[in-house]
Amino acid sequence: MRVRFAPSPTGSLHVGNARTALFNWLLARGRHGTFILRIEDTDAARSTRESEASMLRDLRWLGLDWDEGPDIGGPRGPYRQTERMHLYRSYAQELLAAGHAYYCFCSSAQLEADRQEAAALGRPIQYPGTCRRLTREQAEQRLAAGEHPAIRFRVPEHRDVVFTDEVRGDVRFQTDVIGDPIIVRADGMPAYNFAVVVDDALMEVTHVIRGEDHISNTPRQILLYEALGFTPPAFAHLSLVMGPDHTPLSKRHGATSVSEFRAKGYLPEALVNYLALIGWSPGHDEELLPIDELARRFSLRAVGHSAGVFDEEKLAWANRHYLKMADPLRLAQLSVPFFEQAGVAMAPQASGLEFLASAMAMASASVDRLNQVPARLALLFDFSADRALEDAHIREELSTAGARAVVTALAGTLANAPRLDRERFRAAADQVKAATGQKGKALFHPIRIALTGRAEGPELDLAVPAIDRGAELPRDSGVPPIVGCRERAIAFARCLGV
RNA sequence: GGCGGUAUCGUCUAGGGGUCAGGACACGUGGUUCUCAGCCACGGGACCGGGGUUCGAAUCCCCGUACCGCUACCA
Repeated sequence: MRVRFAPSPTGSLHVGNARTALFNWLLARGRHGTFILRIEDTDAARSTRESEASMLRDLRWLGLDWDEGPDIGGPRGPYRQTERMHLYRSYAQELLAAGHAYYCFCSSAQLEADRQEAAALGRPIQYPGTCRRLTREQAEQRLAAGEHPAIRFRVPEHRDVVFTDEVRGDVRFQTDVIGDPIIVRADGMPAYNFAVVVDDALMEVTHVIRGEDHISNTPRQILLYEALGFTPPAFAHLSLVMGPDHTPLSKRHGATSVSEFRAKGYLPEALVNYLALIGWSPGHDEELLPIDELARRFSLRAVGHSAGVFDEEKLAWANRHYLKMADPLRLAQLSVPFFEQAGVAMAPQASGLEFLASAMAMASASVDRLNQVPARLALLFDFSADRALEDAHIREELSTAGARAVVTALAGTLANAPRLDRERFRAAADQVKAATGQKGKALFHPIRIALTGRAEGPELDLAVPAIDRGAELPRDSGVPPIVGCRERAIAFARCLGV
């Protein structure tokens, strides 16, 4: 089995296309097949190498590796259409010689006028066949006169083209409603419908899995396979990914490209898992599965027929899951750019990373995305008793005698305390409890405020050890200075004036 | 306009001639001797409409409707 993903390098990799790539990859990997990456860059005006590079990068980031492609080559290369011009030229000549194709001298203006007229008359909008019956001599003459014609494929008349779509079943088209498509443009560039056929045939692709938007192109392509003497592959058309308003997912809906989701702090395994769930189900009421398990279970037959709405809430849910599963050190590394973005200088040095990783537990359990980590962990780097007391809510919390007593007792208890770990913190809290008689929220809220400067935050026995550990880090650790628990408690008590 | 595709909770889906139509996200309520989150429990919420076939249709067939795609010298 040989499958391929064939993007046009115009812009960045869209999640809809990423899903198409994923389904291809899943099928290939689950069946020990070959996954080919081909770049369809025949649209010179829109294609760029930067775009191609970004797509390769995004695919790799998702974990979708390919066995043959423009960067690594392969036995059926080259894998960039602009490098395959000789092939298209040769097959176009073959088609011309066999009478399956003909030169078309119609101007764009003429074609446009034909379309307008057809639309006005309520007739099918398709090429009227103006140049279809030009004799070879006529064509030669105009060629000799310096005209630059396009080449059209001669679609046979009065025929049914039927193919069995692997996800939808039999699909039937009447050739009479298909206009003769351009296969080579006047500038010599092959048109999509022609290039895909030549490439898929020569690359020996066995299963063409692509978006539903290509389903109407399939009969033309099958006809081309026949005219060229190739056997058509199996086809599978995937439904499209829509926005919440059920129109094709686009910029208006927010993030649409893989790189945007990466920039927001989604993990690749979460995006992959979520994408697999649009239009397919692993079965057994299971949804969160690693990519290789997804591949093991994947089958085209089980792919749904209807378009799916991209739901970022559910993506976020998957992301939370994988955030919890992920290795803290990896999360720390991935978080560094987000700290920089948030204005916290966080050099990715070893000791800093190690500290960040140890603090990650208090963030990864309660965050949707990595870009929320800096805010979540801000209480480590940024403590000010004065500023905390400016907060009306915090003043309110500390307005009772009991709360003030807790802060005072805490400062006293911590005055001679060593660095706090979970147990020592618990012990300190018990002492404060014994000294003040406060318990539950009345005990822990003031403690939280005194140690973090915030009324909210992660569990204290997660936060407290992290604060103290950070405070002991050497100056060159890459971690911004952190004030330890003892200093915080004392500063707080002083500010409170008790 | 022509042609093609699609239709189960708000969303992603499972199922498929007889089911209490199942799960997940989101939402609501309650629980969890620190908040948010998490976790647990509970709850509301769906088979597009109309015909037909059948003892019985959400499921099969037809029609309609809606949405999406193609109808490019874009891919």
